Amino acid sequence: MAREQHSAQLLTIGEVADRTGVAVSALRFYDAEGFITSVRTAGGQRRFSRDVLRRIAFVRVAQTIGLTLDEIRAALGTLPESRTPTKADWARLSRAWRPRLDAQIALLERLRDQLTSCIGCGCLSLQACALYNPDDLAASLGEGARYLMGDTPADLPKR
Amino acid sequence: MAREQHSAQLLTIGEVADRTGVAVSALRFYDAEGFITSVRTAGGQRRFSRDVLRRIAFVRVAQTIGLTLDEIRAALGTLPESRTPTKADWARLSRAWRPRLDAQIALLERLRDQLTSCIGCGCLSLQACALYNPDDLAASLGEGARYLMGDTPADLPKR
DNA sequence: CTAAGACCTAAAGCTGACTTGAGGTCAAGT
DNA sequence: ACTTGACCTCAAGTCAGCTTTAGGTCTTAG
Repeated sequence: MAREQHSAQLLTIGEVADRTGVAVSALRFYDAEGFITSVRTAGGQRRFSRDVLRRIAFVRVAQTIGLTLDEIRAALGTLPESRTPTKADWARLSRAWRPRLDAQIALLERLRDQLTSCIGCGCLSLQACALYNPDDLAASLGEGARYLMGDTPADLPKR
Repeated sequence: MAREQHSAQLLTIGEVADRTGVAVSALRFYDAEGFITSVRTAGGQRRFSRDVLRRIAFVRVAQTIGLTLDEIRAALGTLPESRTPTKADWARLSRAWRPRLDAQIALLERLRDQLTSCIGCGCLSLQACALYNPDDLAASLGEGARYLMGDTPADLPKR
C-alpha cells in the first residue's frame, strides 16, 4: 500500500511527509505544538488540508533563516484565524525576515573582514584585536577591547 | 577575597573567567574536554598559564563562526604540542575559517535575494519557488523544485 | 475477509554545550 | 587559628527540536 493520491481532498500524514520532505514524527510534533492543524478520521488518524503544506514551507524556510520555533509560532499567530491566509499575508511575514537576514549577513561580513586584518597582524595575540570581545561579539563587534590575549596593561611596558 | 593578581605567573580559574568572560563552569568543561590544560596545586586546585587565554579566545571566536567543539578540537590538534604556538600557528588556523565564512555569507545572500523576488511574487505559494526546497536548501539552493506548496502536477492543468 | 503497511499515543532518548546542585575542601587576610 | 569566599568533584539537569521505542489500531488492496 503505497501512499498514493486519495480523493484529492485531504492528505494523510505520510503524504504530507512525502511532499514536504519533513519526517512524519516532525509533523506530529508540529501538530501537537499547534504549528499545523488536522482533523481526525473516525478511526483517529490525522487528515490535513493542503493549507498545511504552505505553513510547513513557511516554518522550514523560517528555520533556515534562523528563527526559533517560538518566534515562528508568534509570526504564524499574526495570520488571520478566520480565513485561509492570502499571498499578501505570507508576503507580509516574509518581509519581516529581511532585516534579520541583512543583520546576519552584516555580522558575518564584519567578522570576515576583521579576520582578514587579524591574519595580517598574526592576530589572536594582540590586545587590541577586535575579533574577540566576549561581551558583545554578536551584538556589535569591536568596542572596548578587554585584556584578553594574555597581555595585561602591566605586561605591556615590559615588551 | 576578590580575585586579584597573584604572583603574576599562573592564573586561578576565577581569574581566567574574569579575563575571558567565560563562566567558571565552562572553563572546567573545557579543561575536562582537553581544550585547555591546567596544573594543580597541592590542594588540587587548577592553575592556568597565560596560554589558555589565547586558546579560549580561539575557541570562542571559532564558535561564533559556527564551528562545533569537535571541529575546534580537531583544529587545535594541529597545533604543535612541543612548543607554545606562534603567531603563524594561530594565523594558519584562522585562515582556514575564511572559506567557511564566505560560504555562509553566500548562502544567506542567496536566501535574501530569493526572498526578495519571492515577496514580489506573493511567494510561498508558487510551485516554482526556489526558496523552499527541503532536499538541499543548505547545500545548494534552487534545484529541482518539488511539488510543495499545495500544487501537484495534476492540479496545474485545472488552473 | 484478511494481511500488512500506515497510522496512533505516551514517554523516553538524543545532540551540543554547557549549567546547576549537593556536599565538601582550600587558601589567604586578619 | 579562624573565617569565608573561591575552589573541588560527580551527577544530574537544561534547552531546542525533534527521533525512537513500545505496544497497539486503522485502512484498503486483493
